[in-house]
Amino acid sequence: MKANKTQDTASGARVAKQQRSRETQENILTAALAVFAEHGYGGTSTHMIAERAGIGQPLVVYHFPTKDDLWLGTAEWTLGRFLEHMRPNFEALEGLDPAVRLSLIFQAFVRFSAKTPELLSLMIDANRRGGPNLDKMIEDQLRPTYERIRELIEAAQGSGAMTPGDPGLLYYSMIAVGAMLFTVNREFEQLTGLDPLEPDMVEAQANLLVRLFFPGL
Amino acid sequence: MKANKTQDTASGARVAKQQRSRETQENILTAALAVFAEHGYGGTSTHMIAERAGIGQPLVVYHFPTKDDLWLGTAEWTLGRFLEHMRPNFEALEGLDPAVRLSLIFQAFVRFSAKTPELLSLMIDANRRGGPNLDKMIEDQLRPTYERIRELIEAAQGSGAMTPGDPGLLYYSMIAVGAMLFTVNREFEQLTGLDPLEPDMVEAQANLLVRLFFPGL
DNA sequence: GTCTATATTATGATAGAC
DNA sequence: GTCTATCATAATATAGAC
Repeated sequence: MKANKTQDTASGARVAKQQRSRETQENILTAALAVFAEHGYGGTSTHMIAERAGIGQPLVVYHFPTKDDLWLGTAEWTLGRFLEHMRPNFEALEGLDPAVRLSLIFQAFVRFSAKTPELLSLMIDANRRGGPNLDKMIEDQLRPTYERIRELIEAAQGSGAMTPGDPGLLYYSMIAVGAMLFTVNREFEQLTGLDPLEPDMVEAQANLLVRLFFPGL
Repeated sequence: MKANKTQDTASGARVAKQQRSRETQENILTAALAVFAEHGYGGTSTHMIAERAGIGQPLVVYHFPTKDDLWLGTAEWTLGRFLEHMRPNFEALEGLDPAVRLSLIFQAFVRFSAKTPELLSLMIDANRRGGPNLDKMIEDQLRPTYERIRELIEAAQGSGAMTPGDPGLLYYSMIAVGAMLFTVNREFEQLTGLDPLEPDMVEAQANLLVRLFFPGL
């Protein structure tokens, strides 16, 4: 019984510690996403992230041994949340008209990009530097989604609901229209006087994307 | 005469020095553009730029006293070359159909972006950090071009040659389609097996832009 | 205008107490 | 798992010779 109690306590403490660890990791990742997105990989220090997370810098290093681990962890975590957010739009409406499905998927993409412009910042950063991190993210996380969308694009082109041309170019053009506005939002706001993050503007951009790429709908 | 000769020599030496200085500055700016575009402001060191330019690091500081001066100098120099490159497309074809003029302007923009993807990298970098440098570039260099293109967009919308909607959103959507592909070119190449910088691909993207935004042409 | 040498600060990462 | 203290390195910028 005494042994049991000790075991329970030890076990409870372990669970509590693991719980706290998980929370700390999420704090770090949340802070890291903001700082990496604003300053890029090279312009970010583990000290900045620690300060933003409200912890000591060595604790960041404890959870992510190298800066590179931390960057990859942040990027994969963010990409994972993005794919999770998009999943319902893929699963629902199975068997429906490909152009309709695509338009719904990319409207959801516009809304996510307005809420989380940091994702595109990270991906652009990864593209500039290249290297194995980018390749890993592409193969593990991006490719499955890309292939499904490419099939939808080809189907939509087959029925005449989408302009002809290379599906890859169409895919990246939709990504560009759906997301870039929110990563150059300061420029847009200063030039036009409009805030691209306003809900009305986000919907206007989602609407524009649909009219550009699916004029028949 | 002796005085004259001395003056000539001194003057000649001064001119030669100024000439060399101008060349050195261009070397620095060329190197700085490549390094800033690859590593971002924070990830770039004056040492990297000096090494790439084949000179000592203090010489970089001599020509551009602070890193911030160097960044702004590089960005304004690059933007200037971009605007210079675009000018003929504005001046020619005056009085022609606005949709035709816009389509020619943005086809030229696609080609420039493929050749100089660093410009978008710098602008995205500036947008992430914000601050007075960005505002200065916008007011001094971007706004005149934006206002002229906005007028063309409104004219094209008036004649039904362009989809309705906010001209600012249309402008940035065209910028996005015209340029973003070349700043995520590694991702595109790994995912599709196609090189977006190939001349055929560049033309295909220019063609796609026209079909998306000017379906009537 | 360009160099060598260096001052000062900030960086990524480690050691060791609790 | 988290902290304090610290090391080794690399950063921006300056001083002074040529």
